[in-house]
Amino acid sequence: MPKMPTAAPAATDFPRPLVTVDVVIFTLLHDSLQVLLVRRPDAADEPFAQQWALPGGFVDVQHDATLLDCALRKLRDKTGIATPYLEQLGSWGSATRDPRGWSATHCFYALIPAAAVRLETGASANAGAGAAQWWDVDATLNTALAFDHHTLLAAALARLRSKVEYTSLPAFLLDEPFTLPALQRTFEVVLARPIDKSAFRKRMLDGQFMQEAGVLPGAQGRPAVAYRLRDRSQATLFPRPFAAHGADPATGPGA
Amino acid sequence: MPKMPTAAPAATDFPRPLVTVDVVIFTLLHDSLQVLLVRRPDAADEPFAQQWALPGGFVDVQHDATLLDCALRKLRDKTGIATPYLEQLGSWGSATRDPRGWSATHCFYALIPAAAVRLETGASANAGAGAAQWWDVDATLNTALAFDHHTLLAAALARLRSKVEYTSLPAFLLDEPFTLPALQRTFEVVLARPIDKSAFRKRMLDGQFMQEAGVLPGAQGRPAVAYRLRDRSQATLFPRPFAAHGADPATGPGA
DNA sequence: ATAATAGTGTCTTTTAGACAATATGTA
DNA sequence: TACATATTGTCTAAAAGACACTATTAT
Repeated sequence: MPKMPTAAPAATDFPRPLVTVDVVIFTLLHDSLQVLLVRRPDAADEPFAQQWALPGGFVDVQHDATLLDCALRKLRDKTGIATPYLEQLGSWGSATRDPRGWSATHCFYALIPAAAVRLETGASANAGAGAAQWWDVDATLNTALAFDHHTLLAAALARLRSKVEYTSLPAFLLDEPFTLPALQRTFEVVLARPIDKSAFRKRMLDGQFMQEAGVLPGAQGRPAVAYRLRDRSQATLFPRPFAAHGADPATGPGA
Repeated sequence: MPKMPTAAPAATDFPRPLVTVDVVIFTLLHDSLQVLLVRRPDAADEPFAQQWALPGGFVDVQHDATLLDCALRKLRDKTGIATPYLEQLGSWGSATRDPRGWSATHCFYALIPAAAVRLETGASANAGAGAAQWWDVDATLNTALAFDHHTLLAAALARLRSKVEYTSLPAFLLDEPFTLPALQRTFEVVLARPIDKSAFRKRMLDGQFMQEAGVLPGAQGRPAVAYRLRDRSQATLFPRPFAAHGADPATGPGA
């Protein structure tokens, strides 16, 4: 706790940083991993006006009971989704990341099925929000974003890719019901590498996180068995990673 | 970003939460995993006066360039250690965790060798700090701590235990140079279960994160080869976990 | 020599990966 | 039937676990 001589000002008198929450929202669209970005408002006193940014903003101490509630609210506002897979990524704070002053953001990431989304187009009354739009993740990594959002996005992607090596996370990107081949394609898109079919199926079925839900015909060929997730709130952990993994699963943010 | 009608108050006029950083500092002492706690100051306006708490406190926007710097400062103040293994655990924020108002803490955890520590005894001039003291982790989990620090400690311990399944993390708890049997005992203490000697040695040596540094005689029996870490800033990842792991490595805080 | 601890070798088990083979739908 | 895709089976490879065995020090 802060150093204070005997009759100092109360700790709560310290200058307070700005506190925000940002959410990296992933989905699978057109066989590619996409992230939701919003356009920053165009006002004179707004930093990074007109630039693309992650959905997020200040914690509302009147209405947000917790950081998680705040993240859920922002996600609901932009996508209409109330029960996403949502996980905290970490926090980033520094004197320089926001031109308005010392600022700390609490960053979450979410995985949602594209079909469930009703995009906030931005023409609404409670604006401040420009258009929300899906962006291809790899393309976005080569783009300048507002604030340090490029760093947040890169960290979220690293976390996702790392966890895909040993969890069932990509299942949350799919609409239900889905087939095993579709799930495999999702894994392959996220990992950006092919996976052996037989090994993949053994792994998923042994994981016991799905239950059968009829069959789904494809465009051609034999229809596939359809599945639903048993629990959309938590990923299943596999006993081993797919292969020698590279990045640290749990290490998050730096500054 | 926040909803605002055209001529609203600037975003920076929002009421700001309190922002703190807390650090869970682990070491190995007397063959047990220990955590550093400090006594809360005894002042009328201080919440949780006299109770034990994690080292931490408000971000100092004048002196802390980043959250990480803030965590390093607090760790240095309490232990004298400037270059620990330090990793962010996550953040917790809510309207109720601090009686003084809406508060968010950024929690880090550190692993340090006991011998390197020079404990801040609390009698110093820059007080506010009561005594700092090592506590057995398992005992502490059955104790009431200030704020939600019990939750933070439990999360840090869960993160540590989970990462021990597939990383070289426990090596950071040891003084250098250390022996392989000592490292194995450290793993066993953290995991609270025995590990097979042969498998353990293969794993560590294959990991290539140590270099030989002479031999160290034990109390009895054959002396053991001594090792130093090649890189004290980063843990090594093993290709597979020790066994079927239980807890989610990367999932952190909730609210 | 004996006790104690360090270090090695061998066998088994598990599961991923490669890849061939079979099954089932549609045109 | 031909084709495309789903699903299964068999073999191999890599690494962890179990556990017996050897090595090196002090007394």
